[in-house]
Amino acid sequence: MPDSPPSLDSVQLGAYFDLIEVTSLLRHAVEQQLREAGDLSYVQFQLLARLGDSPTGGHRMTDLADGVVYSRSGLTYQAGLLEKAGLVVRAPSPDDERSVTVTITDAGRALLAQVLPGHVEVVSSLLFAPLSRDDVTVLARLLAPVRDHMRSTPPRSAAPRRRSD
Amino acid sequence: MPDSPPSLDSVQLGAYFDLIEVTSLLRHAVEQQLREAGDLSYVQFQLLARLGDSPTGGHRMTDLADGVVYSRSGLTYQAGLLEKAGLVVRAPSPDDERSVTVTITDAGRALLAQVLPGHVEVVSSLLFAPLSRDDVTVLARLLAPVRDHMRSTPPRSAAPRRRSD
DNA sequence: GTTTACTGCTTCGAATTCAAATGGTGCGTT
DNA sequence: AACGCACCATTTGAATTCGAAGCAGTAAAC
Repeated sequence: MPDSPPSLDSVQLGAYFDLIEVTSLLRHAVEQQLREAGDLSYVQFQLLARLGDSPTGGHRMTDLADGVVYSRSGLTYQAGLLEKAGLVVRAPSPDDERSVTVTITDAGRALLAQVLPGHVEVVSSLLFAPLSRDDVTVLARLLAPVRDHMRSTPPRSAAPRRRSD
Repeated sequence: MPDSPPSLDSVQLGAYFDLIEVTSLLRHAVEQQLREAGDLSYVQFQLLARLGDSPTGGHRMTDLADGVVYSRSGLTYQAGLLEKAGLVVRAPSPDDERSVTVTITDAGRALLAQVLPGHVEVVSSLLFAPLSRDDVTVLARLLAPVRDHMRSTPPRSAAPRRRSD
């Protein structure tokens, strides 16, 4: 017989559905704000934010793509747009000739600073408004192990297919 | 002075980022499983699941779109695909001539039953594996008020634009 | 040192998404 | 009853997305 019929109890099911719905709604709201405030898509904002966080202001393409959970070809496309807009610069990496290092420009930092307050405002008022300070702490403690677990779980396709394929 | 400079403390920021990352990773994994198990996109699965839950097996287009947080035109497209695949049927609503009622077919229910176990398996092993039973209960209790708050918060565009526009 | 396998990025084509514009239908007002 | 306004769904066109294929550069094996 197959390994224990997988099932989710009603609490799990509700948590799962709510998780999906909450992030969908949040993403829509944020997307709209970013479009209005700086003509940025959510992905573009994520990329700029990640670059802005980096001490050097730069990242390799692949690491950047992994960081925002995005396809490599998609990143190439977005990097092209951002570069055309003068928000980032692409240059061959010093140590490895294959890889490209993307670096945020001053204009990129400026735009980031321009849209950030509104972004924070949306997240605050939509996601954190109904939560107390303690609630947020608890939520963070719940999410961290899930994040680590997911990061360390190879995306199915990467799992070595032993036999029968 | 402007309303209190909005900002997120480090705990909030971490929770927000983890939330985005966790759902992105989860979505990718689920998407892949659904594609393999039944050649369904995530949206299509959500639509079928919602229809399958309905007592009548049917929903109006708009309600369906709102339920899965999706654009109306996008839903028209997906409903067309699902109908072509014989998984749903579209018919004019009995009471309101303008609206269309989408109803799941037996084939749709069958496919849903076919992909569901794998879907549950992915969600279980990826999202719930690192969480105890109590953790999930706490998570559910945190998400519910956020969900309700977001549902009752009109999507910016619907908010009446007072001045300066 | 050459061959072979692997990594990193880009290009290409197909599929999906959304916003804006279109065509009907219901509903309240005049 | 005709009008105006709001709502429902679809069509259309542009933009974005991904996977597969292609093109380097790098590392490993022999």
